[in-house]
Amino acid sequence: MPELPEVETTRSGIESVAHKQRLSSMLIRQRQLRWPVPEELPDAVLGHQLISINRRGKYLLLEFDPGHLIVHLGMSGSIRAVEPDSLWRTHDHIQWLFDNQTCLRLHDPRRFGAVLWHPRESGPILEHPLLQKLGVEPLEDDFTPETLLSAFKRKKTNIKQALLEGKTVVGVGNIYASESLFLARINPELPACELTWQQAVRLHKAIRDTLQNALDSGGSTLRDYVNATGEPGAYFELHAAVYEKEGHPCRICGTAIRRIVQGARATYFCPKCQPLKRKRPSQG
DNA sequence: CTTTAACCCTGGAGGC
DNA sequence: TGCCTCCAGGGTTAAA
Repeated sequence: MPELPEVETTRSGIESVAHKQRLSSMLIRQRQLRWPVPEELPDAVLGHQLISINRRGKYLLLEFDPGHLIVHLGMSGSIRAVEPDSLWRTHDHIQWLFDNQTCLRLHDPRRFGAVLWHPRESGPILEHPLLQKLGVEPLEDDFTPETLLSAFKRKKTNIKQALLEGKTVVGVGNIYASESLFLARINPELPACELTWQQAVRLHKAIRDTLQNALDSGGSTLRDYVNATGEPGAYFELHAAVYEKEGHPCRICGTAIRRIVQGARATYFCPKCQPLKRKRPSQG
């Protein structure tokens, strides 16, 4: 499941093979994704140059002269560079072919992903309804411990779900939410509004370190990304300390990792390293 | 406004 | 061997 590091790796991979190339064909063999692929595609974008490729949260933004393609990989999506005439696999839904013979395929078994079209006359891309309410980018300078403190000041839900919402900071999906809280030694059931300054400092650093480490582990091109493991995403999960480690000994203290469910999502944590209440010296 | 639950979809796992 | 059921999960949307 692609999280921010995988999406960023995909972004830079596409950039490295298709930047400034003209789109010579776009084939759609499955329109039914998270939302139907708009009828105006591919005509609206065909024959135009790929001007830039950016990322906002887990959304990929492919800029062409007439507008932007918005691509989300959902749960199971990936974009790979393949040989132009290679066989289509099951769940290959869309192909983009550029003038330099770069051929990109969107593969998405569960079809939770999306490919949308935002014409330039509809306004700035970042004002698109899907993008305008997103929190700050975790790896940018405007993400600080204060970002967390001020946003969570009145949040009564637990810190894990508050992080996952993406209204405060984007890119922290289910895997990295558990991983970041473990690294910051914060119990996932802590009410978000009870986050202390020290905890916010640790959590801020933990989120950055977790995402940056995953990013550094990824390949630098789409081919590397795939060759490393065969399945996109799998490589990153190898480094998980708690995610899907229920019953395994904590790498810090050896205590069995626990699994709980929060908002119908699995959360993993070490009950000893991430206590809910801070230890107070006993009165004897 | 907040919080919860349903929904989209397929592959994989487990029961029989 | 196969069929049935259940579940995971991101993120939007409808309902409470």
